[in-house]
Amino acid sequence: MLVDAEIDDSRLTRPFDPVEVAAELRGERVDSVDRRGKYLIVRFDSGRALLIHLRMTGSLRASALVGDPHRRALLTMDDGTHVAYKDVRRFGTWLLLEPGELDPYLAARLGEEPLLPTFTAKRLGERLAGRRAPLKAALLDQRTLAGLGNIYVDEALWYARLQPLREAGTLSPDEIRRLHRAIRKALELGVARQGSTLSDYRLPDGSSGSMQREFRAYGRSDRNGVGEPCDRCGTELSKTRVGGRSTWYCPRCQTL
DNA sequence: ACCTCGTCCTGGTTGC
DNA sequence: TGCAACCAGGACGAGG
Repeated sequence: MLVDAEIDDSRLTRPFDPVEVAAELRGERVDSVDRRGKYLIVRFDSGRALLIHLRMTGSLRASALVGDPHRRALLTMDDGTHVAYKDVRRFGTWLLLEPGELDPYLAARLGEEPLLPTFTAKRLGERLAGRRAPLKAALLDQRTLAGLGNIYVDEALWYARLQPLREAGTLSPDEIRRLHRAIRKALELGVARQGSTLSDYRLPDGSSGSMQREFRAYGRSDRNGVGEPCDRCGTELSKTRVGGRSTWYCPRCQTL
């Protein structure tokens, strides 16, 4: 059971008052902890749910993080253990939902889970059909698929050998199959490596993920914009901007 | 209905 | 050396 909740960030629970949200959390008993897309879901016995989004620099810690200037919230359980929320850039959000609100909230924002068996190449093709946006922009849209961000889109497109600016609705059946496998591969590797620690992301015990050591495309250029060689063909990787986001790809083996 | 772009936020790095 | 400008990006709302 949650015996105390303290929220010190005026942004975290916006537009709701953090003091009031903290008061609502006291006494709630945790039923389950789950994930949907990039959202963490804490379900309570009462039927309410706390929806946590870490954005870029948020992390949940199994510690009180005493003295940490970037601690934004602290939960205390009835066995005396703590869960702290740390977020340097304050982009993360906590939203307390009443019974019945969770499913419609997520359904309006998220497409299907790419790691579930129900996500097939055929389903991916249906989601991209008719879309004229750049492939990367379509994949960053959480309603297309849930959970791909800038890193994993670049990685998936590299594995699939597809150019980020490719028009999303023009993929051939073979290209759809390649992309389907590539998305799974990129995400599974990220999970196995426990995420990418580029600066602030940490596991609950404070340790770092190691996915950043597996990058094939994302971030692989120096500060002068000179790309590292592609692991497949040796060509210098290119850096550009797509959908307002930094984008790395191989100009030779990722084709339009 | 689809798509693009600006906004939020902080710390590290770059450039003058 | 100091300081301003820039960069990183997930979700959302405005506008085309």
